[in-house]
Amino acid sequence: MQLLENLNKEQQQVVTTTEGPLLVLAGAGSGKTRSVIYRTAYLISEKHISPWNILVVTFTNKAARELINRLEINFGINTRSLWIGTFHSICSRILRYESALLPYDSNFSIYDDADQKTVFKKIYKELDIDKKFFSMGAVRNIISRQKNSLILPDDFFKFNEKNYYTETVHKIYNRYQKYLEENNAMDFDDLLLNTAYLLHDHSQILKKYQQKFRYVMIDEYQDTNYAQFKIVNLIASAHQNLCVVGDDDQAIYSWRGADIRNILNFEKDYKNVKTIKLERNYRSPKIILNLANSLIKYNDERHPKELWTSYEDDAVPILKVLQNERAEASFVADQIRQLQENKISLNSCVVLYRTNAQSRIFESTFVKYGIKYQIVGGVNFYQRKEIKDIIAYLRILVNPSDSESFLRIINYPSRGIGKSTMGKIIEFAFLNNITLLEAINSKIPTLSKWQQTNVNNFAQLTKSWQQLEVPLPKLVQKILDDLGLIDQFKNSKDPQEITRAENLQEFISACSEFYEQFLDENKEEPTLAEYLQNIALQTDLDNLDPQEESVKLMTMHNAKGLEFDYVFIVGLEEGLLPHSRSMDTNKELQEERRLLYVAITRTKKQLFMSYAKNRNIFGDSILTMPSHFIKEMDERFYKKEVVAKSSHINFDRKIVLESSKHFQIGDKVFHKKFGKGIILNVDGKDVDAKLTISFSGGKLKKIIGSYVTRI
DNA sequence: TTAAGTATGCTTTTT
DNA sequence: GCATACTTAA
Repeated sequence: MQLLENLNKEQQQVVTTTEGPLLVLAGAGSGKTRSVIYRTAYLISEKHISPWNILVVTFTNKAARELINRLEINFGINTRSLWIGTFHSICSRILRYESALLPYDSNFSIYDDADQKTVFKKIYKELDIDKKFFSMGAVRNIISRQKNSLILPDDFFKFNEKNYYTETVHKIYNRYQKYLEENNAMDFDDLLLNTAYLLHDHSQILKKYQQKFRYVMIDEYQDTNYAQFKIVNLIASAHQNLCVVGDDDQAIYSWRGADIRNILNFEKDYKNVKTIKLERNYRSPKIILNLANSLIKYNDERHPKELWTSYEDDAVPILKVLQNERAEASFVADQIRQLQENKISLNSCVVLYRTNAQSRIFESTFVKYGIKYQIVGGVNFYQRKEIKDIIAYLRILVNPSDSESFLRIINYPSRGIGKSTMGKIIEFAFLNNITLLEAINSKIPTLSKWQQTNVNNFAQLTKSWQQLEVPLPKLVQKILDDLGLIDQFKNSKDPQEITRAENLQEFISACSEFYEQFLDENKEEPTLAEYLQNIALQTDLDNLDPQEESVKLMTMHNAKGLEFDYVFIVGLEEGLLPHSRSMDTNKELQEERRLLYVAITRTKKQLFMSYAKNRNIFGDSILTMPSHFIKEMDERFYKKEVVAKSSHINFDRKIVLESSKHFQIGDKVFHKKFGKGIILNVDGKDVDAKLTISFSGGKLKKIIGSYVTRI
């Protein structure tokens, strides 16, 4: 059979074992994705299963897109009716179809992290909760865990001890869920939770999806949580045609509720499981695998396996020891420049770090070196303020219950609807049990004439948008035109504002792109609700421009499933990797170790690791210790290089720092916002000095010394 | 009421 | 070191 020719024996087994539960333990780089693609193709082309009956769950949208592309291009398969996507996107699709059975309608909003945060702030205020005692992060985390474990507010005390703390958390959880429901909104966890309960509570719905999804495949199974396990289990329990693919050594999301036992216990959860191990690696040189194996050996509780390869072209991994984080960034930049000189594409290089905060120094260093880069993660495009604002406008048009979005934009840009007007609108809506959008379309007796006019104008505006019958991108364009935001930003002197204008422009083109593609694939226009749900589930990885020739910067978590010729793993320091907040228990330490394992095994050609002896944290330089994972790695498989201490670098900096903060009348200074200026008067000393400065724009300002630098 | 100035608290990782 | 939240002044 031609389809099987390009696969090794184990992979062929994976592809042809179509019936019954199948566990594929696939090591890094063992052709996992390849097996999933071929298996899907095999089901369709050889077994004549309709794509409509197949469900494939991937870890990222990007992986889903790749699968679709390769099925279409390599196998000529029409994927239109194939269900393939992340758990979240599949669930949101199911929930939209079945919304009649839910306390939400099909136009529900999806609240992201930032939306969730604002809701929490509101609830804290409303319930008068002290955030000193109930750290918002911690509470949000607990609630997320409950949802991922399918524990509803009503069941909270069945599973949690009752005390003052948990009672308060329960109160918040309760209120939060109610608030979301009132807003016709779900957070990410709700997508899973509601789907699990939908299938669990409605046998006819469950039956429908069991019959539909006769073949189910789950990628990255080691990183599924209980809710996801339950959804899969409900659907697959009828026919048992479930294939899960994963690698327990690459489980790195337990903090998000993922339970590694899902993969370790698969053979117990299902009967007559066939297990296939893919241990041959097609990605990395032998020395990389040796290095990775020598590290991961220190973890217990794993399915025993060892990766092997016949790929011998060994460039020895380098471990570079640098003086500080700036030297580290320069080292990476120097290496990349060298690679560039050898005609190596920037696209084949990646810098991997533990925390997003580490990206900054690489950014500024790469700018200095003129190396093009793209950062994955950090602030997502769709989370920027100006983008969230326009999204809020779109949301209220499809989901008028979304008061969160409504309040965000009712007076932005400023249209004279202040606190008191807002209060009256909210009161009126509450008394009459209507949405805020309905309220502004009514006559509210408590409003003054002036207030009423402003409100009417806004109501008129939203109505005009709702009545527009134009394609999606045109609607977005019209709203932005009416608001005049782009022009306002464009004409600003503040470079940040100019970026905002560019971002909004970018938003319009991204919207058109989505529209065109959707039209092409589905032969019908996307609804606004579909568009909004799509962008809510987009990640930064999805927004990468593959055309652009650039080094990629990302966290090790984001690198999962990717591969690069040249990999730089930076910040191998105790406290960073393993992270200080993840080194209390052995369980956490093991996950940190797996994270490094994942990072190492991304490498196709050469690996560079580094750590800095000093690192700037929160402003001042801290003496660091090398990560103890370094000691664990077998020395035969890497070469350590220590840079001779060039003391003058540090010394110079100190001088510059001190002198730059010692201000005298007549000194030229630079301020982030106001630009260049001359000091006219100094009151006090150094960073605390109160300076009178004449800025180049002619403005006279009093500024504290710590806000400016001498130039 | 708004905008600038000042204080504060925070960072793990993400769909 | 930065973004956000609070305070103060116009």
